[in-house]
Amino acid sequence: MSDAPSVPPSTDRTGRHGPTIRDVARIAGVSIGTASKALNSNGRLRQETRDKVTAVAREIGYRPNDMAQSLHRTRSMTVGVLSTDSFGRFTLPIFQALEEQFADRGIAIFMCNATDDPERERQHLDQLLGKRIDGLVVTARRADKRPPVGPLPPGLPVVYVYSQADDGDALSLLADEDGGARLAVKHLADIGCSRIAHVTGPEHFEAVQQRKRGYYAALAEAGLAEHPGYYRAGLWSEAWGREATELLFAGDAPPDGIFCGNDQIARGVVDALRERGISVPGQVAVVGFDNWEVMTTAARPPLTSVDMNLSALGHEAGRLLIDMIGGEKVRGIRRLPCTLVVRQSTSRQG
Amino acid sequence: MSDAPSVPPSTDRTGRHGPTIRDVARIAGVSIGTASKALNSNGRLRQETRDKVTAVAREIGYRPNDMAQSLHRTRSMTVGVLSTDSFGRFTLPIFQALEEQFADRGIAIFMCNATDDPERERQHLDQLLGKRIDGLVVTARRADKRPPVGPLPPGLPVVYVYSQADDGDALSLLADEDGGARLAVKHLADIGCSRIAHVTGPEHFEAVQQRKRGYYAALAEAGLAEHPGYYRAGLWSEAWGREATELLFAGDAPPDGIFCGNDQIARGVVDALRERGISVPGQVAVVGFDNWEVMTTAARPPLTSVDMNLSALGHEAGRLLIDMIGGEKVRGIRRLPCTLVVRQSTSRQG
DNA sequence: TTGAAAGCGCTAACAA
DNA sequence: TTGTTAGCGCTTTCAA
Repeated sequence: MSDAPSVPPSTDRTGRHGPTIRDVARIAGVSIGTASKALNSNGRLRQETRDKVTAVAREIGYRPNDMAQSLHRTRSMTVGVLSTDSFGRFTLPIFQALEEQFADRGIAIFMCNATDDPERERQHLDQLLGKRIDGLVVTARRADKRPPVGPLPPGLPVVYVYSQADDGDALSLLADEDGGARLAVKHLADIGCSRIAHVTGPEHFEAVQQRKRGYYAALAEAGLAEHPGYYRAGLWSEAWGREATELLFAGDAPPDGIFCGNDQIARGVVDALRERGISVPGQVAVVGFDNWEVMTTAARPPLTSVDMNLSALGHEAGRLLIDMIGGEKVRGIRRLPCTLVVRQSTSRQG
Repeated sequence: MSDAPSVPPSTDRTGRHGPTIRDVARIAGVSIGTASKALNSNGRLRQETRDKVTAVAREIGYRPNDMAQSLHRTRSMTVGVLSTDSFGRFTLPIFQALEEQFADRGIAIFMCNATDDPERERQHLDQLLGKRIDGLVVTARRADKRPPVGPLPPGLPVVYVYSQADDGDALSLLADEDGGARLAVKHLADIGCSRIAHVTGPEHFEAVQQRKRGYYAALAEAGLAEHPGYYRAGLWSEAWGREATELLFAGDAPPDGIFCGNDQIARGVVDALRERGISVPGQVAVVGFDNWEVMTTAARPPLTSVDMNLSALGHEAGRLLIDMIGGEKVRGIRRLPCTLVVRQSTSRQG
C-alpha cells in the first residue's frame, strides 16, 4: 500500500477528521512535539526539520483541527451573532461590517436567527454556549428596548447593535436618530425652508419618537415656529407619504420643506408633489431617512436622505466586542452620528 | 469557601471554558464515567444517581463543550455558508431558509462573505475546514457559472445555491428562470394580450438569457408572432423601464402586454404608462420578476410578478446537504419551479 | 451499578 | 535540537 518504504510502519489510520499532526510526524519521521513546533513556527528547530515537516504537512493536506486547539486555548475564536428579528435590510450592512472585522482576525461567526421567538432564542443561545463562543452580538430590526438575552455565563462579552437591552450593564450601539433628524431639519432651514413638516411612521417606534424630538429641537434652534398639523405619524409606506401630502396641502398653510421618517414615505411625498404639479425642490424640498439607495436614487428627483451609517455601527460593534474579549470592560449606550447625503430633492445641482 | 462540606476536597479549579463534567462528577460524588452516562441518559444507572448528577449539573450551570464532543464524533455539527457575493436581497431568503433547516437539527452555521475576492474566499475556506465543518453551502447573487470552490477535502458535501459551479460533479440548485418567463408570458396571453414585449436587464446575465428563451418559447406556444423591437435589454432599473416604455410606444405597433426582467423595470414601466395616460391593466398589462414586495406593492397598480421561491430553494438546499452529510450522493443541476403571483397590473380585481 | 483508563487532536512544559 | 508526556473536556470500553 505504502509508496514510501522509508516511512516507519504504522497503523495506516488517518484521523476521522482527516490527517492529524500524528500522521505528519510519523511520515516526516519526527516526534509529535517536533511536528507541532515546526508547524507553529516556534521553538528552536533545525531549518531542515522544519522544512521537512511542513512539506509533509502540505503533501498530505494536513490542516490543524481548530476544535482540538481551542480545547487548550482559552479562546474558541468564534463569536455568535444572534438576530432577534429576521435578517433584513437594516441588519444586513451591520452583518457585513461585523463579518469583515472578525474575518480579519481569524474569528469565525456563528449566525443565528430567532425571529421574535423566545423559545428559539433560548435554543440558539444554548447551542452557541455549547460552542464556547468568545462573544455575542445581538441585533434587531428595531432599536426598541428588549429584555437582555440570557442567562449567560458571567463574563461573556455581549454587544447589542441597533438594538437595546433593558439592562444598564449592557453595551448598546445605536444610531443617533435625534441627531439625524436635526441634520435633516437644519439642512432644510439652511436652504431657506421656513415651514417644515414631518411625515413619519407609527408612533410606537422608538425611532419615531427620537426623530420627532430632533425635529422639534431643530425647528426651535432655527427659530422656526411649530405648526399644528405639520407633524404627521402614519405608516412606513409610500402610500402614506402620498396621503400625508394630500393632507398637508389641503390646509391653508402648505409646507415648503418636508422631512420624512423614511425613504419610502419620502418617495411617496415627491410622487404626490409631482403629480400635483409642485416642483421639488423648487417649491418644496424633501428629505428622507435611511439612505436606502433603491429608494433614494429611483425617486424623481433623487432623494436627499439621512444615513444611519449602519456599516460603521457594525464595524464599531466588532471592534468593541474584540476589545471586550481582550478583557476591556465596556458598557452603556453609545449613539453613533448620522450623516446627511444630499441629492436633488433639496438642491438643484445634486 | 465551600458551602457544601460533604464535597470531597478539590483543587477548586473550574475549567477555563466553564464548569466541566469533572466538576459535576466531583460535586455529585461520582466518577466522570458515571456523570457522563447520567447526563447523556445512556448506560445502566440507578435513577437516584442519575437525578443527583443532573441536579448538580443544573445547579452549577454545566454545559457540555461541543468542541470536546466533536473530537470524538465524526461530526462537528456545523456547516459553512459561503457567500461569494455580498449578502443581498437574493441571498437573504436563502439564508433564512437554510438557517431554519439546520437549526432544527442542531447544526450551527458559520457565515462567511467573500465578495468576489478569491483571496478572501481561500481564507474563509481554510478557516471553515479548520473548524471541520460537515458541509458547505455556496451562494451568490448571480446564477452565473463560477469555478468550483476548493481545493476541498474529498467527500466534503457541497451544494451551490442560486449559483452554479463549473464542475459536473457538483450539485447546483437554481430557479427555473426559463419556466418563470413562460409563466409570465402565458399569463399575459391568457388574459388576452397578443402583442407582448419583454423589457429586461443586461444581456450578459445568464438569467437574462434564460428568461429571454422562455419568453420566445412561450410566444411560440401561444401562437403569437415575434415582433422586432419588442425585446429590449438594458439595465435593472426603473429609469430603464421608463425609457424602454418610451421606445416601445414611439413605434407604430405598441404592445398590449409587457413582461419585465425584474420588478424595478416593471415599476418604471407602469409609471411611464400612467404618465402617458395609458391604463394598466386596461390597455397594457404588465408582469414583473422577483416578486420583491417593496416594489410590487408600492407600484401603482401593484405588480403581478414571478416569484423564484428562493426560500424554497434554501430549504431544499438545506435538506439535500443534510442528506449528503448522511452519506447520500447527489449531483447535477436542479431547477426549482417559479410561481406567478397575480396582482392588479394584470387583473382588475387583484 | 459504578469506576478507571484510554484516547479524540493538539499544545506546552520538561527531559534528554 | 528533538522527544516525551501531561493534559484540554469528553465518551466509551473494560474492570470491578
